[in-house]
Parts: sequence; structure tokens; C-alpha cells
Amino acid sequence: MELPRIISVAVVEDDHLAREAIAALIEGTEGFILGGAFDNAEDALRGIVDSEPDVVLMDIQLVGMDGIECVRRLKEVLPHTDFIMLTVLDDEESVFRSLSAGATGYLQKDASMEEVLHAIKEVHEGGSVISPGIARLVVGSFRPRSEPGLTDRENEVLARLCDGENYRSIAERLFISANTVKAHIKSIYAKLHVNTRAEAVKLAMRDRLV
Amino acid sequence: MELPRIISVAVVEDDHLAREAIAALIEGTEGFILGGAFDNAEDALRGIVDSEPDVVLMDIQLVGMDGIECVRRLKEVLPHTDFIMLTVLDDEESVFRSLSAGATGYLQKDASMEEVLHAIKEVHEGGSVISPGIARLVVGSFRPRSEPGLTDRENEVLARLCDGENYRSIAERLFISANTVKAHIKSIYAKLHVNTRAEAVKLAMRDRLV
DNA sequence: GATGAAATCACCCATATGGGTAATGGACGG
DNA sequence: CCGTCCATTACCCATATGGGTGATTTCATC
Repeated sequence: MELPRIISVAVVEDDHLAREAIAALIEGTEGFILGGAFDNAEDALRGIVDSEPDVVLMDIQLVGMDGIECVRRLKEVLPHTDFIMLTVLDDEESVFRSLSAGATGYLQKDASMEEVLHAIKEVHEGGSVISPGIARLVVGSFRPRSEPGLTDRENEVLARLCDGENYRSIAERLFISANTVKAHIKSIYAKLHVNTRAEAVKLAMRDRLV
Repeated sequence: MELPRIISVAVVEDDHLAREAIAALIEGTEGFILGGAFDNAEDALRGIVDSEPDVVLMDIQLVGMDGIECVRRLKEVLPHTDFIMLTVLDDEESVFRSLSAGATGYLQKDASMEEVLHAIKEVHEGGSVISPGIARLVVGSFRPRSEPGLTDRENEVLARLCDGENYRSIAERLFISANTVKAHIKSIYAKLHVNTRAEAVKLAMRDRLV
């Protein structure tokens, strides 16, 4: 069951000392092999496509192309390679852009060597590892935003609106007249401070009202 | 800096053995105190509101109200209490509903005692801990779905559509005629297989096309 | 040099939408 | 008992929208 396969790991990090430290860690640990070390995204793009490592540790702040864009491009050609961001950045922007780009792990730079190695293993086994502080941002994005105080009926109508149904269709489904549907929609618009369906749907999706 | 404050932990778990094991773990570990143990959501609702523990370990599968709904209700009255789901369920539905309900941690039942204690600490310090397999689902939800092959121009128009702009407004912003905007929108609808703005916006938001 | 995709624009037409205004009955709380 | 909120319905009207059809230009690729 447990095949202790050797994991090939590449590292992209512009700081010389940090890069060497990680490289040494990888090389000095059984079960891991260094699949490349780069100090900029451009070189990494070329080198990593060739070496096809299992896992890539990627810094975000690089001179030239940043690590996130680098992940985005590499993930396109190497969909089976896993990327772990290893960075000091902990703002929502960096985190969400990284995950959208295809990162499956996100570690803060203060992670211990053990944590880094553990993360590599987990990610390679199909898991995902995110530093607790970062994970809080991620789970927070799942919480519904402030309730706009829609009534039950209005929520029903809003849900139908998001499915692209028109007055008549909604009316039939809820067994009320199209005029009533219209009245509810007007009320919804007022509460959401919008005046078109598109905006209402956007808000509903963004704030997970449906 | 480091005040080793005692963390009060409650546990909601219908399995007798599991509940007692966790309770014993909490009581037997320095720095933790048991703030209640319940075998169903209804009792937990009453008991936890009174005892106001720092962290709650919550099972999902309970007889009667499930753990997710229990978290949703408790989080309303105890917004500062942290909830960690501790469950065998690993489907997307359970995970996303839990996070929406207000859980900040999600551990699979096979987590070790050390992992549970560590998760409690991290969550209590403002972090979030998610089992790697579960986290993969979560980060996966940030990846854009299959590209519908929209052209650059079409993506620009789609973005404006999501902001609730009409033909004229989009036309002015992109320095083209309203008729052209209309043509682009028709093309977008065809590619997304929709025929209203609401549906287009819904898809764009869901699949993170914008 | 042909072919095709993209972007641009125009016109017609039926229907949908958003905004304004007004009214009625039920439920609930003070 | 009164006020308020909610759900319900109706009507008018200007504009927006979606669907159909057709055309031109540019540009890259074969």
C-alpha cells in the first residue's frame, strides 16, 4: 500500500540564503530529491517544464514576473504538478490570486522545516496544506456577508432570478401573479441597493444569499 | 507575550466512546478544560449558550438536528466562539455547508489526538485548521472552471454585464456602438449556453470568469 | 491567395424589464 | 384597537433586452 516514492521538489526563491537553505533541506532529507532551484520566474518557467518536479515551492515576491503568474503558467502545462506558495505575504489578494492560479498549498515563511516537508508530503498525496492564519482568510470567504434583511418570499424570488427566470416563469412556479413577482423584485432591488437583475444576481452570488 | 490561557472546550458527539475519549483527552491535558460534553444538538444548544466555551468540537451526524445547523445557531449567539467540525464526512456538501455555517476548522475523524489539540490551539489563536484532504476541496473551489473560450473582448463585455451596465453604458466605456455590444453579448450567450443576463452573470460568478 | 475567426456596425421586432403609484387583507405586537 | 410589515394584485409607460439576419474590415494562419 505505502510505496515510499521519492518526491522531486523544485524551489523558486529570489533570496539566496533562503533558497540554499530549502535546497539543502530537500537534498538532506530521505525521500526527497531536489528537482531544481531558481531565483526568478523566467528561469523557473524554462527549467521546471523540463524537469517536471512533483512539487514546487514558490515565493511570490520575485523580480520580474511574480510567483503567482509563474504558477499560473506552469500549471497550464504541468497540471499534475503541485505548487505550494512559500511567502511572507498574507493579504487576501495574494492568497486568493495564488489559489486561483493553481496553488494547492500556502505556507507563511515562518513555517518550520518540518512543516514544509510535511506540507510537501501531504500535497503530493493529494491533500492541501494552508497555514492557519491564511486558512482563516479562506474559510472566512465562505461566510455569508451581512444579511440584507430579505423576507422568505423575497429570497425565493431572488433564487429564481439567479436562475434566469422571467416574471411569468417565477409567477407560475410560486403560484402568484406576475405583478406580484414584480413587486417582490422591486423590494429586493431596494434592499440590495441595485436596479438591475444582473447586479442583484452578482450580489446574491458574491454574498452567498442563495 | 505568551499568556498560556486555559482554553475551555466543549464537545458534541453522539458516539459514547468517541465522546468520552475526547472529553478525557481535554481534561487530561494541561491548558485545556472541558466546557461540556453533549450527545445531541438540542442539549448542546442549551448547554453551550450557558457555558460559553472558547472552542467547540462538533460532530455532523447526530440524531435530530445535525451538527452543521447546530453550529449555525450557536454562532449567531456566540460569534466569538470557534467551532471545529470533527467528522467522518468528507463530501463537498458537508464541508461547504459547515464553513458557511461558521465553522473555522474541519478535521476528519482519523485525526490524531495531537492534531486535535493543535487544531484547538490554532483556532483559538485566530487561525484555522483544515485536514489536508478537506482543504483540497476548499482550494479547488477557487480554481476557475473550464474555460468557455470567450475572446478578450467578450470577457470585457461580460465583466461590464456583471456590473449591471446596459448596452449604451458598455458601448460608451469600450468606445464602440451599442449594436456591437449587442453582437458580443449574443456571442457570449451562445458560448455560455444561456439566454439572459442573469444566467450569464450567475455563470460568470460561479466559474470565476470575472 | 484563400479561409476563417474576431471585431465592428446596422435594422427589425416582439417581449421583458424597471419605475411609479395605489390598493387590499392578514398577521403580529404594542 | 391601531400601526406596521408582509404578501398580494393591478395599471401605465418608457426603455432595455433577446433573437434574427446580414454586412464590412482586419488579421493570422494555412
